[in-house]
Amino acid sequence: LPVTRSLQRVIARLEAFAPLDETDRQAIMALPCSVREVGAGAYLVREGETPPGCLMLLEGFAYRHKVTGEGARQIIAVHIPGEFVDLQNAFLGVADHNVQALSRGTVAQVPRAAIRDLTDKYPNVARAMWTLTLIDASVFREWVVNVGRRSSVARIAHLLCEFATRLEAEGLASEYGYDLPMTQEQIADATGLTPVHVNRVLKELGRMGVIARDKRAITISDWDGLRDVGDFNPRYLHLARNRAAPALS
Amino acid sequence: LPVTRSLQRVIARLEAFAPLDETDRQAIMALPCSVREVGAGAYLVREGETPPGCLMLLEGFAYRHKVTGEGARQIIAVHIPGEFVDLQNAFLGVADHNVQALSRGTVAQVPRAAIRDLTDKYPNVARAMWTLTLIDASVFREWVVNVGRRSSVARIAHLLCEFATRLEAEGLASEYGYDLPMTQEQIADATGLTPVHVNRVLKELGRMGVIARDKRAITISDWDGLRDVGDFNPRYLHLARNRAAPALS
DNA sequence: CGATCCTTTGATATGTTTCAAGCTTAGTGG
DNA sequence: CCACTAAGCTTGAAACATATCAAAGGATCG
Repeated sequence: LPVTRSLQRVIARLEAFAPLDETDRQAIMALPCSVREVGAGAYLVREGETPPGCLMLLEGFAYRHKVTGEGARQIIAVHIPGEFVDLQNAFLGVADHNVQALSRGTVAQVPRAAIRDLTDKYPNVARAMWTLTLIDASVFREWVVNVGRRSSVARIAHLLCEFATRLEAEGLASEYGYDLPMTQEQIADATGLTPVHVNRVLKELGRMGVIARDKRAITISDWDGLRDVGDFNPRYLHLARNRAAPALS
Repeated sequence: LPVTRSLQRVIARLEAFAPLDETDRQAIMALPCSVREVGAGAYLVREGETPPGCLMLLEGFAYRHKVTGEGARQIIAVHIPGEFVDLQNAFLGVADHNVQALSRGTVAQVPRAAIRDLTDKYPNVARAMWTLTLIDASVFREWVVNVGRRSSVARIAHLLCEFATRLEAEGLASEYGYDLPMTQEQIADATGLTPVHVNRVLKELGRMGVIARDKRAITISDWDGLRDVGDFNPRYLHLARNRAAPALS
């Protein structure tokens, strides 16, 4: 079953941050979860609602966003397969932002109570999951900096570096290139820019020779260059040491 | 001892999110911590270093920030007395951002190992602390939106609303007004603007009649107006229900 | 194979920054 | 308590990065 394989990826990710023993692992595998397919653009969580549980993203991409009173959208995070998208829903009540599928995919929903029981009984698991949420928070902090203090070119370069590094760490990107599952409008909403300007910046990055594009596929032609342009330092991702380090950098 | 009183404030904050029993409370009170005074501007944590423990802010204000390669500073969060400033240091290694005292104050440092032991043995405490870090993350998300998608006037109004609400919830602000412990340059770094523009926006907010200023003291003359200008909805603060609700809104 | 969504391009508008200088406040030592 | 100094605040004028508006050209998917 693909669910089991995906769960193992989730467990591997957890183990990277806190040692788990066999009972911990079995408890996670025994987690009740309802799996479902979602189409591109499907809402997984809506701001203001109280979600029934936490979501694990098994296949496909998802993003979190908020909409201002003026109707402007800001994307806050993009999630890749194997990540918990909404662990906070086990402990916070009303959702403070939306989660939407970026592409077609598969998600597993775990009831709130199951997560609470698990983390009450298995401190190692609690610690690992807590650490995951702390890393999420670290990424949010970097995004505040990116959107608040970097030029448009740096912002987009930084975003591309982050994806490359995270995808590579999960073995989801072939060397130095990947298929970016976002439209230019979504890149704009993630960087606090307009779609038109994103288009010009992507062209500019091409002209600079640090990336090459073919439709949605991005090839990083000069990693060091892109990293410098984007002022990218992977420290904030807190990549675990006991996993294969990304070949990048 | 003022430390005991401050610790009780911290415990009260924790209890708002997960029920604690007497043994939980005693375990927290028994936490080994070294208290020290800090002057305005003192570094509490430096990016790149591995802090020896977690910090509780007993008195005074503190802020987290990062500096880009270009030398621009972005403030990511401001902390008020009674808050844990760096719970993440118990589980993450190298600090990914700086923490600096905003004003003169007092901090208590708890060794990493003590926090780990505490949370391993007392699941209620772990859940409460975890929840606190999830709320921190929610605030970061709102800051991404604020800096990414709101006009300069709205950004600053939003910041002022957030402080008013948080200070009021902790009983630290007199009705509708407070002493903002930030310079205009720091407000600029928190909102992704320049100090010059912050000055103009503050004047504009005064002209609009939503705030009045006397040196650093801010009086909110029209809460509903400021809230509307700042597109402020306190949901993201996840204020606990079992505490005195803020009189605001 | 049509319809819709996405990308690209150009011209113009604007919010915010930059630079520069004078002014006020708060803190410090004589 | 005053004088001095540094830090922070205020103001104006000019520059610039990014937004807005508009329209044409591609890609993708049922």
